[in-house]
Amino acid sequence: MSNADGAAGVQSVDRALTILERLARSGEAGVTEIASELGVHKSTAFRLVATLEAHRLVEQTEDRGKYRLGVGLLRLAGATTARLDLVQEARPVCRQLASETGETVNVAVLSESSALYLDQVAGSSALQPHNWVGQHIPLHATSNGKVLLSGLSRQECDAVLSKMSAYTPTTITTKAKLRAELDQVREQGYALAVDELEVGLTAVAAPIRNVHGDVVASMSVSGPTFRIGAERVEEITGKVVEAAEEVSHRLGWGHR
Amino acid sequence: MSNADGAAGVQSVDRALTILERLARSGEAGVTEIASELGVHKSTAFRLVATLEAHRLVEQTEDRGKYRLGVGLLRLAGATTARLDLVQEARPVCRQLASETGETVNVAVLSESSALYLDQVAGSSALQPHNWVGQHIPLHATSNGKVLLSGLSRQECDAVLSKMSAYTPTTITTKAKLRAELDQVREQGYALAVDELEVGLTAVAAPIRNVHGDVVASMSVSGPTFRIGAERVEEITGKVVEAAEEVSHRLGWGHR
DNA sequence: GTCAGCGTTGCTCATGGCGCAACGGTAGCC
DNA sequence: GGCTACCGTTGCGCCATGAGCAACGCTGAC
Repeated sequence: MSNADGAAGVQSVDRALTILERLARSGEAGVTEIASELGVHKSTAFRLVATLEAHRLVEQTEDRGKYRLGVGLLRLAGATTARLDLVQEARPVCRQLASETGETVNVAVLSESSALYLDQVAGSSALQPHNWVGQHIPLHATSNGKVLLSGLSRQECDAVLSKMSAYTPTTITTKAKLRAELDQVREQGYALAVDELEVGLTAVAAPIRNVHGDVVASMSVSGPTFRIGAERVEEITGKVVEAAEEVSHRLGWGHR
Repeated sequence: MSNADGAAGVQSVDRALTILERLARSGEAGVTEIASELGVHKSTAFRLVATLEAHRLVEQTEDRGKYRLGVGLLRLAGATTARLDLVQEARPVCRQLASETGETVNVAVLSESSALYLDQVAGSSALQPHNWVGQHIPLHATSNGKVLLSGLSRQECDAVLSKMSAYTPTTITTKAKLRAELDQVREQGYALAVDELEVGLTAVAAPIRNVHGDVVASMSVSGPTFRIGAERVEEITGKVVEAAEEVSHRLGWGHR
């Protein structure tokens, strides 16, 4: 058992799952390509892929074609979020918010020192934005991240923050500035991020609280900066705060 | 090689994936429980689960606790939806439907208070209809529009509906009548429009759903009213519903 | 205290998975 | 057109590897 790096256990299962991750990264790949990356014979890779295919976790683009991720994953992921009542309660509210604003709505939680995006409802705009679901995004560069941080104590916050990389010229990179920002977030009840993760991307987020009042998640509306100008920010802010409060209520916070 | 049902290939991978499906169905389970269902020793089940855990596809509720699906699945599913393009997935199904019925097939989505037509496949008839792709069409006067509206809540529906102009004598122009119509659409799973947008134009539409079951688009068959009489409506309805369900499946919805 | 059941872990053996080589098909290139 | 090169796919035989066994630490019920 030459268990060098972290993932191990059952070799063939490990390899199969590595294939899934590989396909998630690059879109699609052929058997030979996969085999050489895994360092196994292509017949081995083929059998692994065939087993994944039998469970609809991958599918081939055409007969004798390349392979890509399959719809079976959607079902599994659906079951994953279905057990989180947060997502269940938030979804109708998200849809309503997305339809009112026409922009993309996301729900994120704190996970391992970053923001984990749990759900996304696309806005009505024809061009689809990038899908964030399942991704871990840095806390200091997003509106959701700021909201999630604003629910932590100073010590917890320090523990969670590692290095704060600059993604754009306006990314907050010092703890002092971030603390001031978080104070503001706590005071006004929402967070704003303009061009901080990506130039041209604006987002507004508000906290979702559980029955005890703890910040358990964050809900955001995001879209291109050219479409979300100063005056729309104000309108959207009101709506996202209201929506997040509605979800908080459904989770038992406030009562009335 | 005593595998009864379809899935086979690499045994341990097959078992691991079966565990995922099992967890998707029932929420969470312990090692012993899983082992007995798979018909293997619990140490075997444990190692499979541990490998899945190393890739974050499952997680345990607490130390030495039960197992459930993990967040790694969200990431994989996110990568899947990124490549899922409605038009691309729908196109082969549309072509088949157009060739079976001989009429024109359209795919539309909700956009800015109207139905936006994304794709069209012309029927085999010599008489070609005009091209709807890219056009915004009123929601209350088309079968596609009714289907798209039927997926909205009452508030969302009201927010989206502006004034309901009459295009023909049979156009629905009151909210009460439209609501009754939408209830019927929801119940029967398709929408019909005869001479409502244009005299002499009949269309039948059915909903396309995403993995969550949300109505994300609508697929319609349309043609001259003289060619689509009462008896053909019945035949066409079945086919368009079936086709829309096929596309929904490709987008991850349902699976039996 | 006892017992039963859980998740977890060395150990050992045979079985299931791997590499090999060959096949059929396709695309590109002289 | 024939040739080459490479693709995904498949039977076969050997041995690494994954399965079963049994024991351990732990928790909770009685």
